[in-house]
Amino acid sequence: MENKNIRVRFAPSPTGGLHLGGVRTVLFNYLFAKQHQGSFIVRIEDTDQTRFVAGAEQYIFDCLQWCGLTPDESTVNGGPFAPYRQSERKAIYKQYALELIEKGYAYYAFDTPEQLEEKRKGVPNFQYNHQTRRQCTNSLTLSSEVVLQKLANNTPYVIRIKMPENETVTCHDMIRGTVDFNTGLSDDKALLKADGMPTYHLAVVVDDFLMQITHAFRGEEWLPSAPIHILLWKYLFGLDKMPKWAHLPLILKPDGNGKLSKRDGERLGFPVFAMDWTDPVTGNTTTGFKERGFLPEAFVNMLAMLGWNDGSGQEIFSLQELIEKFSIKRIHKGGAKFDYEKAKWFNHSWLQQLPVQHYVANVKPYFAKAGITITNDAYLHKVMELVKERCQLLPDFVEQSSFFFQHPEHIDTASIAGKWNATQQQFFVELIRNLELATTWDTENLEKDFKEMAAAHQLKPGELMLPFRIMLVGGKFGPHVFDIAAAIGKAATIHRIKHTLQLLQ
RNA sequence: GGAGCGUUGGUCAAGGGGUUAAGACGCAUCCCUUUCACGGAUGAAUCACGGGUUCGAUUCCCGUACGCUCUACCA
Repeated sequence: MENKNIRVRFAPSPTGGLHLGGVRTVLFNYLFAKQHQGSFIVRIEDTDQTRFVAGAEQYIFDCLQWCGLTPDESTVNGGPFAPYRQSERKAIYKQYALELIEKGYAYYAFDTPEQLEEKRKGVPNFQYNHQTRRQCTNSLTLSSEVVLQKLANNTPYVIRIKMPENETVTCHDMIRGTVDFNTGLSDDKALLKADGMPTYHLAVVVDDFLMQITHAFRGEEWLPSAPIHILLWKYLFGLDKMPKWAHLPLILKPDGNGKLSKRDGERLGFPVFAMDWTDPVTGNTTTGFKERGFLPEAFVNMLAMLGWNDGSGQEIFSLQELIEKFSIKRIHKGGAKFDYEKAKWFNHSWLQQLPVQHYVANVKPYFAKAGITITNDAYLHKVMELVKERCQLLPDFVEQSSFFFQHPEHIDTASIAGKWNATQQQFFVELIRNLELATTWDTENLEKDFKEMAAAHQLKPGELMLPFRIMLVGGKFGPHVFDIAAAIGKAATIHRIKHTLQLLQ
């Protein structure tokens, strides 16, 4: 692909949490731009004033930052085509709408929302289109004097596109190939609303042109309205200037069918948003992948594999690798069901391959939340190395290693009691004595001495290891038991043995 | 209802006229490990259906079914 000034954009509507699918759209935009040394732009599509949500815009940028998908131009860092917030560009759109009217491709419509509501109630499936516009109140049915008068009186109006009755519009989609539409089947979409704001249809086209967007990625849900956008391009700027389209497959709910929604996450117990989102009105918080304990590397990797792969079978990719290997030709056409188990697997893989220093800072807060104070970072590193392979999510570190920092809250004595006998009791009493005298304190010597003692008591290590483990960690889990003893130290080891011995009596 | 898009194991998916139809997640069994996990091995499980074209279709064509998306002065 000849890459002269590749420019792509992500154009979110700041109305709430940033959905998985949205992040994937960002990712594909980003990968494509970076691969071609192009620019990735974030344009805020806040043309619906009734849906304004405080904080939503900032939240989107927080999510992008967490993912490491930094925009080259945006409302945050500006750029040569500022402003990047459509509400601040309001004045721009009207002239294009008027241009359309002049050219005969659009018209004023004075029907009120209430009147249209009525029509929809009366006529099943009422559409404002080439068949019905003659029965409506607009500049096509009204005399120009009346129209002028209405405009002069500030009568609210909307500007609608006048869809051709029977033309074929072809969309050349980079993922789907050629898709044909008959213009007579689309209705006369509003382009400019009564409040003077453009609708999405006008705004995307105008801004994509003005911002010199070369490739436009968006969800498949936009495909049916592509003919409107293409027509607008043809009428306003010329098809040769139009960006190349790519309609991305949808991310589906794991069970049943349909687009994955925030509701599905709540219902099935997994995040759907990138980061925690708190609705400013209700105060309700919806968990994000970040707070749930995902690493951004894993989150991004997992998203990339939902609808794309490089054909080699490789599944773990760094962002840099994705930039190098990404290709539009290998994006799927069909939607993909989201699989939370697999998502966790990605995180587990990243936890293993990244050095723990890379994410200690991310797990510390979880310890704090659990009331465990970390005083020694070197010790924390060591412990994390010991337990990381049994962690899928960041909070798992707490669950898997709290006994390294504090006495276990509960000792599973039931698992010992069944086969407990006087010889074993005797063994541990003596073990305490030996441990107290120990001059070296490391895994190897601890294990060696333990086994020699067992032999002396004519006991098999197997009868003793599990009780010992339970004394130290509280349950049947955790790393090599002598590693644990070595790590927690002499005093704690002896104390925990004594404690359990007491419980057993 | 209409239009558009889609359909390889439970899920993500490779492949693409002739293959034992890769691989991964998950699941099961086993090995390793005197715990759990990691790792290793093995296994169950797939080309939506019907017609063509062809010596031969999972692959190409046409239908059908099913699913999804859209059908707002929301994006």
